[in-house]
Amino acid sequence: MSKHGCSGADICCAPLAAAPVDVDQAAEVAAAFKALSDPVRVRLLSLIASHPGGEAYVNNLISAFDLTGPTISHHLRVLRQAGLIDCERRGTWVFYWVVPAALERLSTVLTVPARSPS
Amino acid sequence: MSKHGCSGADICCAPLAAAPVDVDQAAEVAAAFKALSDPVRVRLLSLIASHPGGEAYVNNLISAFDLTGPTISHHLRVLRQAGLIDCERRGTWVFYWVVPAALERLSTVLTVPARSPS
DNA sequence: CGTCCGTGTAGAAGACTGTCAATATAGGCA
DNA sequence: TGCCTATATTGACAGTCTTCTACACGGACG
Repeated sequence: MSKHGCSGADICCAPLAAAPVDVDQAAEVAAAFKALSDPVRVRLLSLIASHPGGEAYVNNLISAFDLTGPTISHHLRVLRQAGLIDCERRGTWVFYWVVPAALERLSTVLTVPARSPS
Repeated sequence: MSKHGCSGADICCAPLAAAPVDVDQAAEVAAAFKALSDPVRVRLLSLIASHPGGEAYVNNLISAFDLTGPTISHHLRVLRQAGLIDCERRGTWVFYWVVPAALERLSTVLTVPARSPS
């Protein structure tokens, strides 16, 4: 799920402010941030990440919103394709959890390095 | 330019993974990330941030892309309304620079706190 | 084996976004 | 004053995104 078509899964860790990013890096970073550009997905990620045990199952997530199941399913897929979360089926339920490394990569990208005093 | 209608300018610093964000916080965070969800804007931000002196003027930015002036102007406005950059006119040219605090807030939001070993 | 429940997929409507050409504004300079 | 350069605004078009309803899949359980 992280070697093939899943854009945004392996982002270079250099901060944006350190040096001009090239076109490919910019596309990857933008794709990852696009996954976080919707309030529902931000809340989903936060709900999953802060869930006791670090996992949440879908029905639990759906009931936190005033949206239909397919809509939540769509947003979960966007987050998963961006490499920010992953999931596993256990019997009837599907459990989701965050991929900490992906969040930390994005966090690093936004870091502002101490500016050299030119 | 950063107190009034500019949504996304003052984001709560708590990491998403620490506790479930409320609806308003999620909207603010998502709005900020939406500004970073386009490859052109990611490159613009990186170009401005890594420019010698921390400032860049528009013509310099336009010539880095295969896009028209109005398009770059549009993207700069999106970044500015998100509070990520700010600008000032000096004679004929307009200079842009990044707002480090805004980037650092977003970076903190993506931090994954050490999970309590429940 | 059949039914129910949880989850995902398909297709469509409406809103939003990125881009451009054309035009406007604002400042320097002759 | 009048022109030229630099930047922003407007309006339009094509593409994408969010959301829904309707339906399909897959496991549990009687």
